[in-house]
Amino acid sequence: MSTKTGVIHFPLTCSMFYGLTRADWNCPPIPLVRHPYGPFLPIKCAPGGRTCLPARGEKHVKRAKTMTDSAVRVRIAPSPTGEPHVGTAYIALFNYLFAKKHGGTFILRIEDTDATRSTPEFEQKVLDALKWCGLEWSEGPDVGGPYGPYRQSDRKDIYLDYVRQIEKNGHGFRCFCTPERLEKMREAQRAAGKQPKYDGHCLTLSAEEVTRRVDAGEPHVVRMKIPTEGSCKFTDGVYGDVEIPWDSVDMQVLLKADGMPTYHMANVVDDYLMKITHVARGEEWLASVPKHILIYQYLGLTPPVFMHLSLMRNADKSKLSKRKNPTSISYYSALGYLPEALMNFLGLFFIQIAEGEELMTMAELAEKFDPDNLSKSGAIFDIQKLDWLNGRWIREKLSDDEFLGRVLAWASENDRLKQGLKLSQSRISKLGELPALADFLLKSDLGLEPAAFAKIKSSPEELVEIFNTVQPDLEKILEWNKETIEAELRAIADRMGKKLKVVLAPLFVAVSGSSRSLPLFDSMELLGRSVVRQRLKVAGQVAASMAGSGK
RNA sequence: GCGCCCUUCGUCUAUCGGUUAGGACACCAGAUUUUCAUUCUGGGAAGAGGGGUUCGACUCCCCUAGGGCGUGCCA
Repeated sequence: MSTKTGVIHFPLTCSMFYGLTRADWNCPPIPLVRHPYGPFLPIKCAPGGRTCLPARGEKHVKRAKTMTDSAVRVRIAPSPTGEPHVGTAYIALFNYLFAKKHGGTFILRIEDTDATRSTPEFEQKVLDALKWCGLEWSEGPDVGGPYGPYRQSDRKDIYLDYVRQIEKNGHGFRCFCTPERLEKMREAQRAAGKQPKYDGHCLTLSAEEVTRRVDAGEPHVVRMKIPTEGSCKFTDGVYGDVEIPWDSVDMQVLLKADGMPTYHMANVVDDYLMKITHVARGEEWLASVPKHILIYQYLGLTPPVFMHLSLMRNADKSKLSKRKNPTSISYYSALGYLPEALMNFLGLFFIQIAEGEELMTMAELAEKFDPDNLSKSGAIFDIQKLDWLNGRWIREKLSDDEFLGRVLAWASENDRLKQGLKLSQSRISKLGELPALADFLLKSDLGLEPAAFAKIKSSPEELVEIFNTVQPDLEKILEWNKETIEAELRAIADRMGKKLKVVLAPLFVAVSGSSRSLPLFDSMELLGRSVVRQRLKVAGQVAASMAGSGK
């Protein structure tokens, strides 16, 4: 399959199933990768090396030959379990640009198979946030489309047939193990220095026993079988040839006890039914590819082309997280970043610019977009560069009138101007007092200093304790409004054995920058959880510095 | 622990084996500007370490180190 030039020709046949017994394996081997995205085909390997990106100067020729533009279908598949994340926008943007570049279709699918964490509130926010970004999808839960429904909880019944098919062919099995047993098992494995993995406890259950226990209504899941030897080889559009030993792949649950499929199952079925041609997602999924390929195999289907994008990082190089960085899209819109600038900034990760203009519109991004020349190392989310781009967008791309319009729209976002004025009305004698009273609702940075806490009686140590307790507890609030915030804060004060006033006073300062301002709970609701999170974090740092300096 | 992956200025990156290692953000200095910001000019700043291959290595190979992700009835 290779020639003297070291070029590998697809399709690669799947030679990784020799670990399966005959009974386990009754699907004929099929090509692993059907139509890798044009530029990746053929793939040139460095002699003896693992790098498999196309050689420079060669890609354009190959692309012209292998393009299948009109058929390209890509998707963003967010799960509505929290505040819309910039990482979601990052992956969505890639898919959006990819579709634009190839004249393909960009679709949105809601992955809400985690019934305990998904909420309609978050789903709406995800949709709103992606729209704010300017990423329009042509099929989705809100606009419909030929392959609907586009919400996995609405597709629950569809998956069952596919799970049954896997079971019927002997590639899946029922597992009655309790979460407690699994936890103990993993505990023991970790203690023994082994990789935590399902031990096959239910793999050998007799058909009679399975039937009996199922009939008795015993809760159970369906797991997939995994080959015991060999490795899964596949070609990733970004990483090139990757080989992962089956030994390191767990017998993944496909169907949960509540009847919902897991991500792995639903993802494969939906990508197939929705005719997805290219799956571009975060690098964190790379290790799951063998499971997905296996599911495709078990179902007799051909996998799409996988492209795993490097993750955006915190300053310490770990995966971008809200604990270390503001990650909510709503945080950036609340602070007055323009969606154009955010997209411009994120788009720069997909376009390697040697020299030249970095200020780009979405159309320019799509034009310069270069999916076959991506960086594999995760880039740190550099807010200073974002600020620079945002500044340039404000002063170079907006006319006076457009600027005015943007400012008004921004100030009124989420009704905060109107609500803020309502709260202010009873507290002023002159309109001119408004800015000082309500400025914190619009400010991006309070510039909080130790002096702001001067009037508060608590010691710096106590402030630190309060902030450290309040921050994680506020994260637990499912629906963010003044009632739930109040209830949570009262509970916290109770638990800490402090008067409510003692807990609230420093929060006032943290959130508004002053001890005289608008009602706290209303303000926190208006500001939104992502802005409040950041302000509490800053306040906690200020308090810690006070405690540290012995003030 | 195991599996996979990554590694050029503080940050994002360019370099198809031969360059004074280029650009951008940030930073510093100067100029313009009533102030500030903008703008302009200039400056400091990098190939993780060790072995190979080669006339020649940031570039190809190996090892080490450091880092990331994964290892869920989360996605």
